[in-house]
Amino acid sequence: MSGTRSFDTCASIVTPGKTPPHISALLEGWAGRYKILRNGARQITALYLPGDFIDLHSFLPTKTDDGVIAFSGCKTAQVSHESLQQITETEPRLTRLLWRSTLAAAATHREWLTIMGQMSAGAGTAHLICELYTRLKAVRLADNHRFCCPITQLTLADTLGLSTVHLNRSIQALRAKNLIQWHRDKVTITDWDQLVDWGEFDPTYLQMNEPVG
Amino acid sequence: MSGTRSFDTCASIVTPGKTPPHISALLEGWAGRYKILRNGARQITALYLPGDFIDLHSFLPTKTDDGVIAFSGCKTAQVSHESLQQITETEPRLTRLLWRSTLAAAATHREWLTIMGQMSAGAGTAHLICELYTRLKAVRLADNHRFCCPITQLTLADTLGLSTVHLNRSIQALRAKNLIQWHRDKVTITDWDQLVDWGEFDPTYLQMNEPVG
DNA sequence: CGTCTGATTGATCGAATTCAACCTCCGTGG
DNA sequence: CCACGGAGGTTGAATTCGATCAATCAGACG
Repeated sequence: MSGTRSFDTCASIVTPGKTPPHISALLEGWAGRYKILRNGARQITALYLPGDFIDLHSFLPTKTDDGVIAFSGCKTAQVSHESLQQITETEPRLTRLLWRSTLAAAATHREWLTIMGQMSAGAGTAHLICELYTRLKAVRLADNHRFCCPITQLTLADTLGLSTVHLNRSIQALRAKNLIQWHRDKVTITDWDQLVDWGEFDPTYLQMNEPVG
Repeated sequence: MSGTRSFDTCASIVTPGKTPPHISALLEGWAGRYKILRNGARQITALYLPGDFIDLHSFLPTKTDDGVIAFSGCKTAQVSHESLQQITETEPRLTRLLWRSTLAAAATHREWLTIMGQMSAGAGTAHLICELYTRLKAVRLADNHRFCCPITQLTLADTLGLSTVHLNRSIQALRAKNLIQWHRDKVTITDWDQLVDWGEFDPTYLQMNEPVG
């Protein structure tokens, strides 16, 4: 263990190309993994919410050229690679639990691939909103179909592979259908069932509330 | 262990929604994980080549509603969940190795997200060709910038989130630039450097030739 | 107040889809 | 040995979705 660390909005949590000497879990705030292309385009490949592991990759000798950025003020807890290595030596149950969290992340990646490859902008937006609400609710940061979304439309657009303009219009279409309200950073889902239906959202892939093997 | 199993082209290796009682590795042939939407659209979320683990997910209590299909004649080797469980109890090194292979899969997912979200159809196609060649070469199934690609353009299109027509035109554009040749199922990369450049391909994410931790 | 960031709107452009046809190769059966 | 049929690949034309460019607007904050 090596305590906690705080990051301001837009601060870099993991610098692209560098492998940190520890893994971290997000305690507060929203963060995201991203990759930048030559032309400057940015793809967000993962959104991290409180409770998520950020860097479970790094303790195995995996190399990545992507980075992690804080989308709001963030706090993380670090665990050194040595400690984690120790856990894998002596705690098979816990190891499987950690492994399982990386599998859930991969399942989310596959879901996003499906969104980006096959769904319309509007349906994909609906799906992502459902996912965020479900994940936040699981860690008691949302309830009553309301949550606080501290990230900008630009970030969301880079997540869904859309332009800000088009994402904005997708959101407005959802508003026009009375599925959601979105004011400042407060999102309210006014018709959960329809939003789920429109986004073809099935929370199975998030692997919540499951017993540990 | 429980031996090997053979599948014809188009056979279902894992039926959507079912969790098999074992995990499998692909010994021969190409296969893929997919998800179908209500409107019938299909997204391929992973391509499995010989040597790849197909189902490492399933031995941890993870649920998925996606399936795995054989794109060509395939042969798989099965390992029961019990055996694998045993490995995680007594073989931390091997456990980390297996875990690491799931992390490499996740890294590939993130790369595909970037392709689909930010790259043009042509660049994404180039990238995928580079990835396939690199992976096949690592298992001695490709060399000299040539490989055998037993899957159809429809499958490739569903992988990249494109229509067959547009994928076809992207391929032809690569041909026109003299970057590749593609006849029947034989693909020849005639200008590797340019193809890599055009697709912004960096094989780091594939995690090959790395020491095991 | 000005200024800044993020959201919104309009107009135009281009990439990718869709629909429909046609071609090419190859296996099969008469 | 050749006609037939089917799967996969190729092409063209019309259309649609989403991107781009450029302004404008709304609220927060010093």
